[in-house]
Amino acid sequence: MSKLPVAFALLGPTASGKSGFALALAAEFPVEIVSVDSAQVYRGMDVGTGKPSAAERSRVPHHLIDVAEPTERYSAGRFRADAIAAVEEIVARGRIPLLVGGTMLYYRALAVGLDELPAADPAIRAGIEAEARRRGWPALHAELARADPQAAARIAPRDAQRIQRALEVIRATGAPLSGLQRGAAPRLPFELRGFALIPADRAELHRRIAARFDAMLAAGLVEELRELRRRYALDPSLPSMRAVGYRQAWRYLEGEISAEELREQAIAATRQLAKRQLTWLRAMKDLAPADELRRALSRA
RNA sequence: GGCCAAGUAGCUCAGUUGGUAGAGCAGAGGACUGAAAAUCCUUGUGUCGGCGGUUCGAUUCCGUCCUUGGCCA
Repeated sequence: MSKLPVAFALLGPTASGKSGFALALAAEFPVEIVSVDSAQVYRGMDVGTGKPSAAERSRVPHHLIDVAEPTERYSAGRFRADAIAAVEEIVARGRIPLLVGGTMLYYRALAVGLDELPAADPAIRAGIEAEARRRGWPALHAELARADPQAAARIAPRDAQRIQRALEVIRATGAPLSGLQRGAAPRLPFELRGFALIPADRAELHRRIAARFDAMLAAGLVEELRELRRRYALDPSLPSMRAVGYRQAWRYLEGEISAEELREQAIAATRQLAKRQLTWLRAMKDLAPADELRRALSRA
């Protein structure tokens, strides 16, 4: 049995300083970065997603940034395939892959794998959406309980997104979702070692989040969105436009909220995002502390 | 200086015909299989501005003081 190449991953909540840390590591080790970020994949969304600068990207190769149009719907499935391809390319070049990001579902999709399920189907989703508007999500949840009691038991009656997905899978395949979810086996062509960057002080993280969003506003977040809306046929239900900051800036441009509300709501949404990311991190037991990453790289 | 209004949870406010109070937001914890920066679940004790009075009992009624707005001087 031959020894597999190793890919490292640095995971942390937003504004925790993981990008800076990764860049510092890239100055010491022959590393290429693979972004694990569901918002940085979209082209043109630069200011609000905290993408590395052009200078940083020319200094250290970054992958899976700017790989989709903001009108597209990127997905965990696409990420898994793209990330495996990126890691293999980096390894083939004789360099070390370092995955960096905070989209924990993407990391999980890579580390644990995804079961064989159909991709999203816009037509089916639209149909379910229309039904939900007429009958309400609890009614669709009840329908799901008849078709797939196991899935329904795990999904809350108001969890629109998961009810929709479960019904979508049933309509697309004729089989219940719970039967298709078998807990996926990874079989990655490399070994994945994850490290978690967990801020010691929540209040300090909150301060950094606020300061960072103010910097984004000063850097022209609102203007960036205005320009994106001019160039693309965007609508607020798109995943790209649901991203923190853009969602609130959209409402501001629509005149629904004030500039001050935009700032407050975006900062609060970022804090909530960071909290959810920390919940993932605490639940993922096989991650090592981030301060061990440098030593691990030096032995790689 | 006079008159009026308001002072209740971190914020915005509701309420108690007198028996020590509750919503939204924020915060906290959790879930998470192709939208995940998404979606959802759980979670509300705070000198009810201070001091006095009436009362068995005051956040609620009365007096007074303080603070903040507004109007009048």
